[in-house]
This record gives sequence, structure tokens and C-alpha cells, in this order.
Amino acid sequence: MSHTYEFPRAAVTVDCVVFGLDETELKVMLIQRGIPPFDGQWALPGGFVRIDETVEAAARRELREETGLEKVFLEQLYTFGDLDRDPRERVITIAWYALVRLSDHRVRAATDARAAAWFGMHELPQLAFDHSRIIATASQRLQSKVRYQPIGFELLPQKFTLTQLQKLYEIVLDRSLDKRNFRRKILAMDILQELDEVEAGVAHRAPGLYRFNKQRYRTMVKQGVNFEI
Amino acid sequence: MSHTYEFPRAAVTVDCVVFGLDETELKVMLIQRGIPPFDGQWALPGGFVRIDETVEAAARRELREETGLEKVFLEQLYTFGDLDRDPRERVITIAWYALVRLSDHRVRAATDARAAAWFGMHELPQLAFDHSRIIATASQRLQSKVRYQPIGFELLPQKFTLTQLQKLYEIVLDRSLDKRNFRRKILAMDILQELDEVEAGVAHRAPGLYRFNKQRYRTMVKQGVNFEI
DNA sequence: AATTGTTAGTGTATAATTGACACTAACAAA
DNA sequence: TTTGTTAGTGTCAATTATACACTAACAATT
Repeated sequence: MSHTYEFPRAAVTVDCVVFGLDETELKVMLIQRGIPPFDGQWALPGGFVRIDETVEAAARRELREETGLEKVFLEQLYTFGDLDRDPRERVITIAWYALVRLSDHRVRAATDARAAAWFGMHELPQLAFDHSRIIATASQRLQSKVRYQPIGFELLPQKFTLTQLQKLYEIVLDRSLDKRNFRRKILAMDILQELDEVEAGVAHRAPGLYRFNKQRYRTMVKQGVNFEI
Repeated sequence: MSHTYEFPRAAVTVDCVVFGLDETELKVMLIQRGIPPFDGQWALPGGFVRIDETVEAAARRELREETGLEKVFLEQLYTFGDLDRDPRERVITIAWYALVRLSDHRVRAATDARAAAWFGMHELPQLAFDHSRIIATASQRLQSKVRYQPIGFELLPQKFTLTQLQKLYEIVLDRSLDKRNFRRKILAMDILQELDEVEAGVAHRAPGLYRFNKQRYRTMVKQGVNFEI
């Protein structure tokens, strides 16, 4: 069955930049293309928006199909609509970025036989289409977002230490932070819940574990608070 | 001539939220629709993206055709892709927001016979499609953007007084600011150029005029400065 | 010429926040 | 018992934010 329109129409796709956090680095999930164009090259997970699904649903479906990820933190990034993005035809893509706990998704085979793998932000391979540019835009967005919203918590395990959290900020913001000042500030925000637990199995003084208090965060946002680090 | 595709395709449009600043209020430019659906209702300027133009070019073209505006400050806002946005068929719209000096564009007839008019943000009529939601999103974006980038200058005349600038911030942020503290802060940013001129024709002490120093601003951005008011 | 009305323009003191900085505590492993 | 490693903690100085009120200038009015 075919579909006919009076004027030519661009195809609309979604592409997702999935961020995960290693001990030392921010990583991005890429899939290896199995079809032309750019056959064999690495690319962002994504695909065509179907006529009967919202653009967000399309992004979530592609993530699930190509990387197995579900119920992740997902926000719209930007829509890229240059003329020559795709060598085949005019394609407009709505880009999204997702944050996932790498610990929950360490190695993950793609369900449709294509390889999926994590790449460090500083060791990205050559990418298909304009996907390098999309990742660059996503990285900038993450950096500015983390300054005024505590979204970084999506990148950590449910229970984390203050050192892990500080490391996250240092990696995302790409600068080192003072331990005492960081702790003072993050604790003053009153969005962390200290647990009666310490991290087990470490060969040094065991650090206390914390959990992000989402509810507390939401009530604070309503009152208009600043999360600048 | 008609165009046929294997799968059904959504139509892609652009819509623009054009902000202008009155003495007392933030305004939005709307056009009155001349065709169904929503015939006679007010809507955002916008239209279909052509196959041979980028999405930004489409936004600028529609602005020019429907409101006569050219060379304005224009940034992408968000892409709205719900299923039932348009009663005719599936339409995905890439929304943009623009800032213009209202003084330069006070009354402006649309070139294609449809009426175009400014509406105060608090006196918006019923709007076609999901355009109220788009305006709400744009308004929030403007509020957060103005906190870390001095984009508000796009809304003022080339030469303006500090009181006008303060008023702008008060209107956009929807709170009152202390005159002395505001002046101290904005002058400390060192992005204003004091002119050797005063505002003429006022029945009180004539205020000095300033101009936004764009070049100075750009060099400061590179050094990473904060424009929080 | 004097008065009135209106907005411009300015400084200081106090409180809050930021940033710089170094040592002891705790614990597992050797 | 010793060693290695990270956790956890406080203070002081500098900077920044906030609150607050009067005189100056000028056109319009009388």
C-alpha cells in the first residue's frame, strides 16, 4: 500500500543520545548500522516516526527496540532539519537525550541483531549522518541542565556516596570541585536522604550512602530554588 | 504533480511565537486564520516546511510572509508531535520563538491579507490548534533564558534607558526589582555602553541613554560569565 | 518667576554566600 | 601491627546580595 500527497514531504525520524556514567567518564550508547547508508558505521539509536505514535513514543520505542532500554529519563533536545542530513532524501530528525544508570545496563545486546555498545565521550568513533553534531549539542545541554536541575541523579545508582555524586559533577562539568564545599552545598539543598547504610566491600573507611529525595525536590522547585553547584 | 511514499508521512510545519515589549506588558503577535480549520480564529504565524528549505528557513519565510518581520532574533523552542494537534491529519510542528523591538514594528499588516496583531500575554484570545500550549512553553523559555543570557535587549529599542531595561526584566520575570541594586548589577556586567545622549521630550529629569555592547558581550561569554539578574 | 509633579540618579551597612585550605578517622589488606 | 586508601569534618576571609531614602533635574502649570 502506498501513500500519495500533493506536495513532497520530508521523512521524520527520532534519534536518541543516551548518556551513562562510568567511574571515570561519561559514555554514550551507539549502535552499529546494518544497512546503507553508512552500513557498518556507528550511529545514534533512532528511526522513523510512525503515523500513529507521538514523537516521544517513537523515541521510546526505538530505544527499546535498538538498545533494550525502557523507562529512562528522556527529554527532547533539538530538531535538526538541514537539507543534506541524509544522502537518500530529506529527513528531519527530532533528537532526544536520555540518562541511564550505567550500572543497570552495563552490557546490552541490541534485540535486532545490530551491535550496541557504550563509547566514552572522548573516544567516539566516526559517526553516521550528522550524529556527531547531535551528540555535541546533547553534551552542551547536559552541562547547562545539570547547573540548575539535579538531573545528574539519573546517572547514578539508586544509592550512592557523596564522592560518587561529586565525581559525576566533575565529569559532566569538566572541572574539579572542592570536597568540603561540594558537600556543604549539596547537603544544604536538602534533596538528599541519608541512609543508615554504608558501602560494603571497600578496603578503606566505608562511605555513607544517600538517596535522591525526588519528592522533596519537586516541592522545592515549586518554591523556586537554585541548584547551581 | 503528486508524491507517493511507501509509508504514510506526517506533515511538518513551523510555528513562531513572536514576543514584543510594550511599555507595560509582553505581547505576542498573532494572525487571524482565513481558511479552515479554525477559520477566523487567531493563531501563531507558521506553515508547512518546504522540501527544499531548512526548518529555520521555513520559520523565517513564514514570519516574513505572514507578519512582514525579517532579520529577527529567532531560536528553536520545541517540537510538538502529539497525534491530534490538527483535525485534518497528522502534523508535527517545530516551534520557534522570536524577539522583536515593538517600537520598530508597531502596526503591521500581513502581506497575504490576513490580519496580524499584537496581543498582551494576559489578554490572549482563544487560539487555534495547540497554540496556547506553545505560547506557554515559549513564555517559560523566555523567563529562564533571560536569567543567563541578556537576550532581553532584543526587545528594546537600540537606545534605551536603564529604567526601560529594568522594566523589561520586571515584566519578563514577573517580579519587582530594586532600582539601585539592578543598576549596580547590570552596569557591573560591563555590557552596556553609556551614550552621550539623554531621552528627549520627557516632563522630568531626562534619563541617560545606553546601548547594548554586543561585541563586549560575546567576548565575555567566551570567558564564561554569569548574567543572572 | 515660582510652584508642582514626576522620574533620575546615587551610597552604605548588614547579612548571606562562596572559596580556599589540611588534618584525623575508619577500615581492609598485607 | 602496619600500611594504604578514602571518608569526613570547620574556619576564616573575601565576595556578593539585600534592604533602604533622599536630592537632582526638568517640563508643565500657575
